[in-house]
Amino acid sequence: MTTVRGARARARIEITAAIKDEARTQLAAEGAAKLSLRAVARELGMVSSALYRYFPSRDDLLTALIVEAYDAIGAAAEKAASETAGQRPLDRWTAVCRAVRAWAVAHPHEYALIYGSPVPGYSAPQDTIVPASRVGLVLIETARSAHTGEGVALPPLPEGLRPEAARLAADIAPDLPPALAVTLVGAWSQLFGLISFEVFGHFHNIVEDREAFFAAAARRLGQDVGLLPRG
Amino acid sequence: MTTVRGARARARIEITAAIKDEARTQLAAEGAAKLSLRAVARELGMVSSALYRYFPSRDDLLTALIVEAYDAIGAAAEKAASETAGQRPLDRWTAVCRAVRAWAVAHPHEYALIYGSPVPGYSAPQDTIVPASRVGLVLIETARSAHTGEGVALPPLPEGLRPEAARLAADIAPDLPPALAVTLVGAWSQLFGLISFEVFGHFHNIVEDREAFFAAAARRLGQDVGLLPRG
DNA sequence: CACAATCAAGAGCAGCGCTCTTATTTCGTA
DNA sequence: TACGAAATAAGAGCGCTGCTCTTGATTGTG
Repeated sequence: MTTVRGARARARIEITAAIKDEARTQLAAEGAAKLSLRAVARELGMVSSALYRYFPSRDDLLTALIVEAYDAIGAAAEKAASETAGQRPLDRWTAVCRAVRAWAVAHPHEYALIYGSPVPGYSAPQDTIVPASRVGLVLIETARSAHTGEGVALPPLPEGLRPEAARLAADIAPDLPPALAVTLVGAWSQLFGLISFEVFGHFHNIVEDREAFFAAAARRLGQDVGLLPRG
Repeated sequence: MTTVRGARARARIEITAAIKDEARTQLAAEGAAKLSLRAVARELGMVSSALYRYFPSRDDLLTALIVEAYDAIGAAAEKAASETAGQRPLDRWTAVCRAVRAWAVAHPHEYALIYGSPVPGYSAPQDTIVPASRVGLVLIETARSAHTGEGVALPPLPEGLRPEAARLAADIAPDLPPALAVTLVGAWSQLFGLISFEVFGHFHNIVEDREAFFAAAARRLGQDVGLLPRG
């Protein structure tokens, strides 16, 4: 059904992919700020105006790279989760966190594109919201697997946070206690705080053994969301 | 001693300040990416080449804004700490965190400049490292005030993290137990994880009552660094 | 007073995103 | 199979950018 119609459609797919490939290469090499449509076209042996047949603007090309980056870091998280399927929840949690961090360290510019300063207009395009949620979903799933049945000790919910906690839990994980949902979202953002500080250089001259530091912090985040050291 | 020599020196100081002011205005309005030397010069009624007498490049102007932003957010943290001088450590901690968040929410583009993707070349200029440490120092000081004398229950340090913890503690707070120093650095980066996710839009359609959510998360970070709810 | 430092201004270069026009190639269909 | 429509490539060009170099005027100092 979705077979390629003819030579033209096939060429379009290939050229679109080639543009994204070259753009990703330039992104990885120099960062989003120095990604240039003209340079991409030049490298591909075409003229810049021809490139606009495939991406209507530079921001659209960047959006495509954003989606790819979200998918890549999400896939890394999912891979770590599935590879540790039988293990204890806390070990799975830290494995997922380490996989996310490893991807970020290996792809700093792509990471900056999705978790750094928002580059284009303020609101993220619709295409990005599903890929952007993949890491969070893995974290929720990992935590959920430890919460089938018995309750886990969570800190009491402050009075003023109760409505928000109920709403938030209903949105992202209706089967989990509201306090856990709130903690999960906090741990999610704090995980990327750790990673961003490392990738963006804020640990320069401060944290040296970043692997060990991160592993300990990620493990602690896992305990925060109710994953016990033994069990 | 440091009096202004003559009309020319005085004009130089004023013009330099005017350039920074206008640049900060444009930064706040449109973000770092759209900050243009030519636009700044235009708004100031001068020609673009004249501006290079005051800032040798666009990156140098951006660096000046970075220093200003670090100083502003650091001052906000210090103000919150001094205004809560007599209160309980955990309340002081959350007050500092909220002040930092409030500044970030009020100045999203300036926040993005310092805690988002690093914009210029990879290493931060020397001028930024002292201002950049002000928030962290306030956090350390706030936590230290709760650690005069009696020990506080901290999670055990993993085996592999002991050398790093000792080194890190010696660097940033020799009088504090290594486990606390490690936790502090983690809380520091995780605090900015919470703030960055809010400012950069990752909480869109997820967290609604951001004040309450942040307050609870910040309080929990404070407990992580050993600040007790009562005492 | 004269000399040196400082500065504003202009012209200009190379690069950028993007648009419009023109010519060529491919495709579905009459 | 031939034709008209759609898609594509290429070129020229607009206004913008950061930045450099040169020229001429202003200011401070020996």
